[in-house]
Amino acid sequence: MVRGTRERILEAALGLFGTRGVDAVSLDEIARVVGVRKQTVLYWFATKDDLVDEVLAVAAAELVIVIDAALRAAPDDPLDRIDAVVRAAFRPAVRRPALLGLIREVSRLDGTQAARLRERIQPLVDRAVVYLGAEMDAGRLRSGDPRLVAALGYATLTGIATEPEALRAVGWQSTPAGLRQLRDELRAFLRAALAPP
Amino acid sequence: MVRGTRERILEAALGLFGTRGVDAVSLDEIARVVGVRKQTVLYWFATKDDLVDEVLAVAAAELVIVIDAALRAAPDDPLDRIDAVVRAAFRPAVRRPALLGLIREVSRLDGTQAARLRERIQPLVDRAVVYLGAEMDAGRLRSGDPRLVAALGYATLTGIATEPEALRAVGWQSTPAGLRQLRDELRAFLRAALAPP
DNA sequence: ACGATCGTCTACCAATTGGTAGAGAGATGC
DNA sequence: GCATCTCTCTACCAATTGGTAGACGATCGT
Repeated sequence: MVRGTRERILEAALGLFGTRGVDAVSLDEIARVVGVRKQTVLYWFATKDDLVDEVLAVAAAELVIVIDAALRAAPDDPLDRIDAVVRAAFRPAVRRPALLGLIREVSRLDGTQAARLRERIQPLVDRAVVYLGAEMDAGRLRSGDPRLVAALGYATLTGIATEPEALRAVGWQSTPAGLRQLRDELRAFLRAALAPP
Repeated sequence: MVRGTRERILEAALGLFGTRGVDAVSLDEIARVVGVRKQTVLYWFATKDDLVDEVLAVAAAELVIVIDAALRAAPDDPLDRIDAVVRAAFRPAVRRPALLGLIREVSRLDGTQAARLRERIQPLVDRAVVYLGAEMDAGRLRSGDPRLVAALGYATLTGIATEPEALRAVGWQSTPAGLRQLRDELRAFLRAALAPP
């Protein structure tokens, strides 16, 4: 066995949950993708809820790692730093659209799971809000309520990355060139939205 | 009977589909909300797919009407016109979050339903793209690919309106004052993103 | 060599899913 | 008065859902 069954289940579940929604994906389907019986899934994760929890933990951890790494390597100017986060979040969002899709799925999860995920991402969010506030005060970002501006930036990024249908509606194609263009347009959009007047 | 059963089913289905997803909502649950048996639902809509189709049609029609009306009454400056669309889309988005949620649900629907909905909204999208392109050429909007800019504006609006969890994460509260503030912050955000440099 | 543990399996189960068949109540038309 | 039509209902159904019980072979420590 190249990789443990457990890891393969987590990966398959992340992909399915993220693209089609937790409720719409059955344990049987996950098992089929992994190439195993449903009871094997239930051996590794006692209930579906447990599996959902762990998948959320994996996704959150991956996001935190990617963004943290991008920030550590980024320059000082706030617009450049935001740029770095966009680039960092955009790559996995495209390679694994399920990742951001799953995070977005939280809005329809039951309260306790949503709370647990929020708890995991909270430090990232808090840091971003404090940072935005400080840079606004320093006049290096357009001023506004840093909390809402953070939420709006997040909405733009995840919205565009998780809604292929919206992009199809405007005739966009998912080619390498199209992706680059989309990423650059997104960066220009956020830059303009956040730059001081 | 104040309103026909059929209309009540459509309304209940719109609410449930939009907030929890099509696959996660059963006919039994819709029937329970309406106060009727599942078979009554199946009397008015032969299959669940038929119901989904009609709910999508209703949602799309409502959106088109609201936005059209806002545009007809809006001034000439493109930033003001975009402002008007935001205000128009924001009110129903808040009063009935399911509306935009349902539109967003399209990304996980099967291809034919997604295509049908896209077809219904296409004229709106095409008009928006042409308009953005013209205003960019006239130097009244920041220039870029009008198709992608349209998609990004849409992503920001629907993303922020359909993800209460993201707003909770930054400590936002859904009070009348909070809503007003969110709307104004969204308008400022989009204005900055679209204004010419 | 042998018992214990691990990982996957087959065989079930009750509840729920979308959907069919058809009965019966009420209004309507003639 | 009676047949017809409209609407909602009860009674089912097969398939699928998440989950339990336990058999079976492989691997392991001793």
